[in-house]
Amino acid sequence: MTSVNGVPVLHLAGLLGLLMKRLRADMAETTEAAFPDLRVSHLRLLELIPVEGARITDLAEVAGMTKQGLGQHVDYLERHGYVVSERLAEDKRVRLVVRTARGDEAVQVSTTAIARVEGRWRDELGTERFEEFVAIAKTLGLSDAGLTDQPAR
Amino acid sequence: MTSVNGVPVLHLAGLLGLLMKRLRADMAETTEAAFPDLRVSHLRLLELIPVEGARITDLAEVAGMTKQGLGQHVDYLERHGYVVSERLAEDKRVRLVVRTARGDEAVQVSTTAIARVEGRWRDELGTERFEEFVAIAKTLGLSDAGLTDQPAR
DNA sequence: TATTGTTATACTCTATAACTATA
DNA sequence: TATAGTTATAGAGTATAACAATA
Repeated sequence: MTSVNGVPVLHLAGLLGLLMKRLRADMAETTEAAFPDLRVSHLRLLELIPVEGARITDLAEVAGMTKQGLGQHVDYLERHGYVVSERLAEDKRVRLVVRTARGDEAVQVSTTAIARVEGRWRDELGTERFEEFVAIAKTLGLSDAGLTDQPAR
Repeated sequence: MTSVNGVPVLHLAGLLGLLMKRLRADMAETTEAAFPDLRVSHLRLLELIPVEGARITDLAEVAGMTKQGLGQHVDYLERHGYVVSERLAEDKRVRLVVRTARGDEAVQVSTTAIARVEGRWRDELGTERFEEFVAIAKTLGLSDAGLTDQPAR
């Protein structure tokens, strides 16, 4: 485990990987029972869909993903009954993605799960350090100095 | 991009993903010219190999990966000339993995790359916040409250 | 029988390229 | 021609399961 009891060979890359792994595991504790087929990426996407529904292109932009990548998740969610979609009469190219009742439930559970995870992390760090962590992550992740921020690709 | 100019729908998962992406991109700036075939995960692994060499099982433990997963990286590194390996005469089950001269060079460049990335991140955050960030990430990532820390699986 | 490492396969997340249908 | 979305494919990181060779 990047070693706790051995030489602690850490590396930012390994560290971030561990965090991701932990996030998934911690969320699954709350989420898995009710929605074993939803992974963190799905939950995240479900949350991004407004009640009126959204277009694939818009969701992709908000999620920071390509339309294709996002489309894969939408397909999965539709196959599993969390969203439905239909072409618009006004513009048949557009597919409006809307959550089903089950999708709404998933969002609720997801919200709870995130709150629980954040709560736990907060307990471990103290509120101040937790907030600081999130703020720093945002600074680094959204920095212009990093990846060029190209919303729609 | 999880939106900077739109609604900033962030989520710890998305945030960590962005950070990973940025780390890779930032490191590649230094690394890509000399070693275009080495990705961050390879560099990280190369660094873990002591000069005397190491066994797959030991590397897997230190890296926090399964033997199989690690073996894949070792195979790649060997195919690309960064390590060599040989069975031990004393115990023919064991494969000792040793860096080649090229592997050593890669480690040097990698070290430089990490230093540059850390330096840049430090500049963006200030030393204090940067150190804090790393410390917090360690706390969270290595916490017993998170994933059970099972080195060898 | 236990351990080292391998082979084969799969999952998770996301991307690029080339395309179809519609506007 | 431009836009919305699709299909097909791949890459990056890592895992599980079943196995072979050696101890």
